Amino acid sequence: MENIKEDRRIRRTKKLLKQALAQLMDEKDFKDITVKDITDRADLNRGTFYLHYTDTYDILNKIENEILENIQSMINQDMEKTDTTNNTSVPALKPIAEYIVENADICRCLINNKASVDFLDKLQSLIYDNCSDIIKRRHNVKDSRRNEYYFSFITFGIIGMMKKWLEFKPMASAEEMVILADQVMKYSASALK
Amino acid sequence: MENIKEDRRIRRTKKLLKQALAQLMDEKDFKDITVKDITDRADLNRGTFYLHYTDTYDILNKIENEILENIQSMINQDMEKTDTTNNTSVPALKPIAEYIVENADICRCLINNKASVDFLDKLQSLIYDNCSDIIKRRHNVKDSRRNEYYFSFITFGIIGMMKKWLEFKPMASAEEMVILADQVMKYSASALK
DNA sequence: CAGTTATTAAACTATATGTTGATTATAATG
DNA sequence: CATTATAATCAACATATAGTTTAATAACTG
Repeated sequence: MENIKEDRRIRRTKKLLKQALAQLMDEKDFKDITVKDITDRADLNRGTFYLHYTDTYDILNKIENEILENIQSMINQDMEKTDTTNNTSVPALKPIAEYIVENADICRCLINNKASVDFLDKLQSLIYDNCSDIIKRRHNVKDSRRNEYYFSFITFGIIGMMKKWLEFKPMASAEEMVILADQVMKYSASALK
Repeated sequence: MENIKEDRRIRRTKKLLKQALAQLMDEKDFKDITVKDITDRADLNRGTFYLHYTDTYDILNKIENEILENIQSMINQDMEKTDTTNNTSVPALKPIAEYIVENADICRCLINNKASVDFLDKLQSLIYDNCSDIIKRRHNVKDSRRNEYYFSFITFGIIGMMKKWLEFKPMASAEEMVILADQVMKYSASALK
């Protein structure tokens, strides 16, 4: 991903800029956040921003991608050590839910962010990529146009559920959400016949 | 809604500005569209834009709201003439699907618009407002935290399904989507017990 | 330590924003 | 049709942000 190891100053700068943006997104709409806002908050020169990012959408995009990469690598780690054959649930849901509950603030911020549906789309792809195969196998589903509608329904549905999950404080546990998601997925899969 | 009847010039101007924005959104990201872009395309003076809207997000917001008002009034009309008691489906789905298929271009544009999740959220609220009561009654569901997750799942799921629906050309018929949506809703409602 | 490289500060151009005041064009009304 | 009201235009202006560039300084790497 990153070319081995970046200069410590670069790591520091990028971290400060990302923290500053996350802070600002809690305070106002992303669309109203300027490069100057970010560098002021990070206490860095404005020019420094342009050494690493092209504009505010670029840094947002990179934050989103990192989150998704983190989730994906958690899924991969979990898959290695877990036996999926006799499992009744969809295995990827657990690491996803655990990541979200551990990083609730930033996930809530990105999911509800009015500036961009990118994160929702990316998250949906991640869920699809990691869940569709196993559902297809369990329910003996073959590829069809109709089933594409179904998978779009279910992957978006999971996102909607997580969105609601993030609204309540204190949040329900990851285990609870995994069980509920599994259940809803299983039942709605009956519609496939 | 609007104070009786606007000046014909105002109606014309607003229409031109909205058409121009819709065109531009097909061509590039909303975030890259400026007021000047819109007025150039509409062949109007830039100052004229500010007589009606505060900025590009304002006009987008108003376009979104009009679409949703149109859908809502279609639902209301349909509800009046349809007997809902012995109906097995969720009645609001039909007018929603019919509106979307009739206005596929603008709906696709707004649903996929990377600039704002507002439309998705508003559409979700509309679906929730018009569908949740009847589902609750049919399945004898009482209000609970758990069921809020479920309703968030199902309303987002429907949006995901419609999103997929809008991707294929030629689009499936409204009837087909209503039947599928109804079915998936019904089966996933079993998870409520 | 020596060489490399990131950050800074300042300046600069270009462009978008939002507003204002005077003028012209168009619509509503009796 | 003539009058009145008001919308749209045009030009100009102040402000803000976006990007880029330069030389000087600071910090890191090996």
